[in-house]
Amino acid sequence: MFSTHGFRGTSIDQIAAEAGLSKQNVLYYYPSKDAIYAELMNGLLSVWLDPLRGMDAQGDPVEEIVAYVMRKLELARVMPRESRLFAHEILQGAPRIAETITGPLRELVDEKAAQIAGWVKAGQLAPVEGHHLIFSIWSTTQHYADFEVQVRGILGSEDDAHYADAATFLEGFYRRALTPG
Amino acid sequence: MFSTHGFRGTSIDQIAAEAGLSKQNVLYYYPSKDAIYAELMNGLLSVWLDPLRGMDAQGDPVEEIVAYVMRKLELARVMPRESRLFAHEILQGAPRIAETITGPLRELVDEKAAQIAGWVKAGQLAPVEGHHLIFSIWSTTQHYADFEVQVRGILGSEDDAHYADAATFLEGFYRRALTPG
Amino acid sequence: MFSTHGFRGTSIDQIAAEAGLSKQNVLYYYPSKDAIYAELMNGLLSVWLDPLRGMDAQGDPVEEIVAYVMRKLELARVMPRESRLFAHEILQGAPRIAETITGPLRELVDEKAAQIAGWVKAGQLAPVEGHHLIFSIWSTTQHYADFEVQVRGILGSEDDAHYADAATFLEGFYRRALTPG
Amino acid sequence: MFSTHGFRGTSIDQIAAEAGLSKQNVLYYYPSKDAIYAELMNGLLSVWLDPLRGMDAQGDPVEEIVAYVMRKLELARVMPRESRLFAHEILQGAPRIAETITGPLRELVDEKAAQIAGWVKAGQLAPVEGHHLIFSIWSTTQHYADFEVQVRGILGSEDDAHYADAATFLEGFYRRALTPG
DNA sequence: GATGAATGAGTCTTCATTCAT
DNA sequence: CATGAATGAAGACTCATTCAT
Repeated sequence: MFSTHGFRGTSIDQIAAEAGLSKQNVLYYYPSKDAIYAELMNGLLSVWLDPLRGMDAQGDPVEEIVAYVMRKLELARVMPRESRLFAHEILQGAPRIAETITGPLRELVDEKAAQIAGWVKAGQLAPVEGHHLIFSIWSTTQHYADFEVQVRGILGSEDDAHYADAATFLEGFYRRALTPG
Repeated sequence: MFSTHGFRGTSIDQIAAEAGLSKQNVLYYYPSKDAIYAELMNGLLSVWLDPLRGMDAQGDPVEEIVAYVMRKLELARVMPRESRLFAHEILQGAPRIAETITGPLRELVDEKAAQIAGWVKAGQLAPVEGHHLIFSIWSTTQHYADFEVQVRGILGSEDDAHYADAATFLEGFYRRALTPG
Repeated sequence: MFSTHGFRGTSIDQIAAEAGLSKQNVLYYYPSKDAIYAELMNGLLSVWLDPLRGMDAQGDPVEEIVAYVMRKLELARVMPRESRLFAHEILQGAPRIAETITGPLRELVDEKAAQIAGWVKAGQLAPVEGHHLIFSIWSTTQHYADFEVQVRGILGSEDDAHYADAATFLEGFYRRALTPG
Repeated sequence: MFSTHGFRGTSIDQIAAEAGLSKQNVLYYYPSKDAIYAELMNGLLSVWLDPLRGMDAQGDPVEEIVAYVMRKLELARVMPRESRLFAHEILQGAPRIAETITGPLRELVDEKAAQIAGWVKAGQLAPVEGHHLIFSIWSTTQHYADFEVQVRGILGSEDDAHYADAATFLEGFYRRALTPG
C-alpha cells in the first residue's frame, strides 16, 4: 500500500484490510503507522544495496558492471513495490532515511566509485565517472519498477515479457558504453 | 508542494501558506484540490514532451539523440519539481493521466522508436531498441531531479554543479553506446 | 428555493442563480439571507389569510364555507410554493412568525370560529367546532400543494388535472358534513 | 432533530449533542449522515402505512373509515416527530423515498381506493372518490402533528388535550360526510 | 449598481491513536 | 490476541458576509 499510495496516502485501515486484520490489531503488533513504515524501510535497505556490494574488484570490469546491471534489473522485476517504496521516500526528501544516505550509502557508493576509477585508470574501462555510472544503473533499472504503469502503457505489455527486452537492451548498451578503446 | 508530498500528502492549507493566501481563498480561485492538480498536470504535459518531439529524423542520429539527452537533462535541472510531480503521478498508477499515456504519449514514443529503428537499419546507429533507449534517456536524466536528495546526499552537492558532471558523463556514455561499428 | 429546500437548505448562490444575479448583487439588494426570507414571509402572510377573511357572516353558512374551501384550494393550486414555504416555517417551529400566529392569526381564527359557533347555534350548520373545521380546511386544501410530490406519485398526475377531482371531492365532502339535519 | 430542522438543517453535532455523544462517535456507529437519515426513514415507512392496511373490506364501511381516521390521529399524537420527518421529506420532493411512493405506496392506495369505490357502488357509502378521501384523512390527522406549533398557538394549548376535541370533530365530520343517503 | 476578492465559521468526513474488555 | 468504543486533530469544501473598486 505504501509503495502505491505513499505514506500519507495509505491508511492503517487499508493495511489492515490487505492483511486480513482489524485496524486495532495492526496497532497491537506495531505501535504506530510510522513504526510499520520504518520497519519496512529498514528491512529493505540492506537487500536493496546488496547487488552493488557484489561488484567484485577482482573480476573483469565490464562483466562485473553488466552483471550488476542485470542483478539490479532482476531486482526491479521481482520487487517492484519495494523499488517504488524507496522512490516515494526519496521523492519526499528522504525524511526517514536521510542519515542512511549521507552515511552508509554514501560510503558504499564512494568506495565503488573509487573501484571504477581504478578500472578506468588501468584502461580496463572506458572513461566514466563512477558515481554517475552508478546513478545511471540505478535509474535505468528501477525505471521499469517505478514507472511501470508508464512502461506498460507505452509498450502495451501486461506481463513481465518486456523485461527480457529491457535486459537485452541494457546489456548491449552498457557493454558498448563501457568497453574501452 | 504536490511535487514533494504527492497529492494526498499535500493539504490545501500548505498550498495556501506557500502562496500567501488563506485556504478558502485558494478554493475561491480553484473549485477543488483536484482542479489545482489537474491544471498543473495539463499545463505541464506538453512542456514535458516537447524535447522528444524535437529529435529530428533528418539530422545525424547520434548527435540528435545526444542533443535530446542534453535537453532532457537541462529540463530536469531547471524544472525538478515538475519532474517529481510526474514521478509521483506515475508511481501512484497515473490515475489522472492514464489516457494520455496510452494515447498521445504512446503514439509519440512509437513514432520516435520507429525513427530510431530506421537509423539502426541504415547502419547509422548501434543496434538499440527505440522504446527502451527512450526509457533509458528519461530515467537517467530525470533521476537527477526525482532522486535529487539522494544524488546530493551521495555527492555532497548543495548547488547545481553536479549537473555539469552528469552532462559530461551522459554525453560520453550515450555517444559510445550509440555510435555504430 | 426556500419552499423546496427550506431556509438552511437554500444558499444565496442558488437564489442568485435562479434570479440571474451574482451572489454579491443579491446581497446588495437585501442585507442578509434572513432579510430575504423575512420579506418573503411578510409579503405572503396577508395574501394567505385573505380567503378566510372573506367568509361572510351574512351569507349562507354552508355556501360560505364551501366557497372558502374552493378559494383555498385554488390558492394551493396557484401558489403551491408559497404554501410549502409556510409549511417549512411551521414544521421548524415557526421561529420567524411565532408572534403572528399567537397574535393576529389567532384573533382572526377565534373570530371566525365564533361566527361558525353562531351558525351552529342557529341551526344553520351541522354541529362542528369552528377551530377544528378551519384546521381541516387548511390541511385538506394545502395538502395538494405541500405534499404535491406524493399526490402526483400516487395519482400518476403530471399536470393540474387532479385539482378538478379534488374540488369535486372536497365540495361534496364539506357540503354533506356541514349541512344540518 | 431531522423532524424539526430537516436534513440539511440538522448537523451531526446537533444529533451527537442530543444523544450525548461526540460527533465522531456518531460517525463511528453510522457511516454517514445520509445513513442515519436513511435508517430512520426505512424503519418508519412500514409503521406509517400500517393503519391504512388495517381498513377491513369486510367491516362496516363508515365504521372502518372512521376507525382508520382515529388510528391515524392517534399516531399523529404519539409520533408527531415521525410525521414531521415525512412532511419534511415530501416537501423537499421526496428525494429519498420517491420509489416507495410511486411503488408500494401507490399500489396500497390504489387497492384501498378500489375497496372504497366498491363500498360506494354498493350504496354503503356516500359518493366519494377513494384517493382523495385518503388524502383528506392523511392531511386532517397529520395536520395536528406537522403544524403542531400553529395549532397550539391558535388554541393556546400546551398539552395534548386538544387532540380529544380534534377526535370529536373528525369523528362527527367523517361520519356525516360518509354516511349514505 | 455590480463584481472580484477575501475570510470566519461551520459541516461532513477521515484517520491515527487510546482505552477497556 | 482481538475488538468494540471513543476521540482529538486535521482536511476538503460550503457559505454568508464584508470590503474595495
